[in-house]
This record gives sequence, C-alpha cells and structure tokens, in this order.
Amino acid sequence: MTGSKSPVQKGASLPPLGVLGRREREVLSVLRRLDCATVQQVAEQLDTGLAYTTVMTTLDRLFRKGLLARRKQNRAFLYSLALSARDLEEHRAANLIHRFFSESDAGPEILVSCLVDAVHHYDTGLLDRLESSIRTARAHADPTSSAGSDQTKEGQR
Amino acid sequence: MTGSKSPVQKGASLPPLGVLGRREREVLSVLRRLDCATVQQVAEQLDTGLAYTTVMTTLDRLFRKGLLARRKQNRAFLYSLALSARDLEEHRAANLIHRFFSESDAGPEILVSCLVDAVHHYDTGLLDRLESSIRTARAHADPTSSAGSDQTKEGQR
DNA sequence: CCTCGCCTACTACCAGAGGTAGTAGATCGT
DNA sequence: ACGATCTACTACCTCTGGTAGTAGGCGAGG
Repeated sequence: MTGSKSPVQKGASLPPLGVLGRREREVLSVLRRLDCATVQQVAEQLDTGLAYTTVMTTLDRLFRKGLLARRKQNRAFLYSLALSARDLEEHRAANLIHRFFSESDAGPEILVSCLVDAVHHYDTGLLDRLESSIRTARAHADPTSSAGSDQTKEGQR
Repeated sequence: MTGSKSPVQKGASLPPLGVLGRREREVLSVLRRLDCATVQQVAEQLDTGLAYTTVMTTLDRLFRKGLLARRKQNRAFLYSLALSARDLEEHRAANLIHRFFSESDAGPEILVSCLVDAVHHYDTGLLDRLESSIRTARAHADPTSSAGSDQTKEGQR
C-alpha cells in the first residue's frame, strides 16, 4: 500500500486527459524544471499568490490522473513527473490525433491535409521538421525500405 | 437585424471551440448529410428519442458558436452548415495544432515528432498521405521551389 | 374570430472538470 | 505536550454540454 488513492497504474494507458487546465500545465512545467519538488517548492516557484492548498490540490489531481508520481519524504510528498516530457507530449499528441480523426465524418485525406495546413499556418518552418519526422518514423517502422528519401538527412532529435 | 442572438460574424475567426460535445457532433453530422434541415428533421434523423427542445437547444448552441447558419422558413428555422466540411476540419485542426504547440514547454522538434508518431500509431498508412500533403502545401506556399524539398529553408522561430 | 398545434426563446437542472481555498487531523521536532 | 507543517477531505464557483419544461408567437382550420 504505498500509494494512497487511485493513481493510474504505471504502464496502463492513462485516462483520456481531455485537456489539462492552465494551472495544471503550469505546475507540470515547474515540475519539469525542478524534476522533483514538494508542494512548498512548487508553490513558491509559480509565484502566484495561490494558497498552499490550491497548489496541493492541483498536484494531487495530476497525481490521480497518473501524470505525476510522488513519494514521501518525511512528512511531505515529493512530486515528480510520472512521464518524461517526451512521453507526455506523445500522450497528448496521441489523444489529440485520435480525437481529430475519430470525431469526424471527413475522410483521412481531408483530415491529414487540414492538419498539414494547420501546421503550416502555425509556423511555416515546421513543415520541414514534419517531413523529416515522417522519414524517421518510416525508417523506424520499416528499416528495410530505407525511405524513398531523395536525401540522407536522417538527422534530428 | 436578421439574426437574433449573437452569432459569430461570418468571416470572423470563430471562437476557440475547445471541443464539441457528442450530440453537437452528431447534429453536425446530420446537417452534413441533409445539407439543410429544420429542428424536426434533425430530430428524426438522429433517431435517439431526444426531446424536440433538446435538439433545438443543441442546434441553437451550434448556431451561436458560428458553426451553423439558419434562415426562417415560415415558422421554422432551416439550419445549415455555416462552414464547409473542409473549413470545419481546418478549423478543428488549427485549434488542435495551436493548443498542442502552445500548451507545452517542449521544443518544436519534439512536438512535431510526437505528432508524427501519433499519426503513425493511429494509422500507419496515414504517413504517406501526410507526406504528400506536405508536398502539396509546400507547392502552394512556394510554387517556385517545386518539391525538391532538400534546400536549407530553415524558417523562423 | 377563436382555438389548436407547431415552433422558437427563455430558463432550468444536472454532471464533470478545473480553479481556489478552508478545516480537520496526522505527525514531527523541541 | 505544544506548535508548526503537511495531507486529506470537503466545499464552492464557473463553464460547458446534455436534457428538457414552459411560455409565447403565429398560422391554419373550425
């Protein structure tokens, strides 16, 4: 009985996680910088004048959602990220993509196209990164057909 | 004063539209098939036993969000999509991408990579479409440099 | 003309999520 | 034992979406 409430089982697929709230994201961000922190420390890092209990509640909620891990250190809990930044983003992305594709009547071509447009509008330069990511992903998935890539720019990351 | 409440101005950038609810999506879907329909018709199309007023409320909310247009036909309103399916998906995508990139500390490379992974996991075949969409987008944006793609076009940010 | 039925507008109630915070009780150091 | 500190529980508010009742407008038929 190490844990107290019902944190998501490690390894299990986290709950849907629609979208995190502003505070939750801030807290996550602090934890990302501090790596490990008590409620105290988190509270002072985000120097909003939030009540100690408010920060605690937020941390607790994130913990219950499986996004944070905690261990006791004397009286206090030491919170830390349950997922690496990378994993977290992967999870967010998976969620978003799933929603995007499943909550629609439109066909995949349309959706993919809209997605690319959106990325393009958001930041033109991202298209290149997007493209190399695709090559990388393809390479990982099927190393044999070493990408029809006209270039050997297997870089990044 | 043709409209009654405060429908979003046509052409204006629609409200954030976090995510639509299940019913809202269903209604949208019906409208997409019917092109144009009264509350009645929508209600019978989604043959859930929903109360007339429930359907009406949902249509009204979508109207206020700027996703539907309406015009009077005798007593009843005729609802229709304010956006083409394409535009709607574009809007959803823009929203999604914006959230994804702005609500995070991670760098663009990571995020893009996660996005691609997510798409890949969702449906492996989508990667190809994604790639061609990128080429298309690039071609649109910069017709001169036809899909050569290698060039050092390290953009902003 | 007046009533009936259909349609809209308004209002309400519920649940879930997130932001915020107070209170009670456990616990540790002195 | 006392006081400081920390957690757990609870509560309240707001917003959004699902669901629906009620009042009032208005056209059609008796």
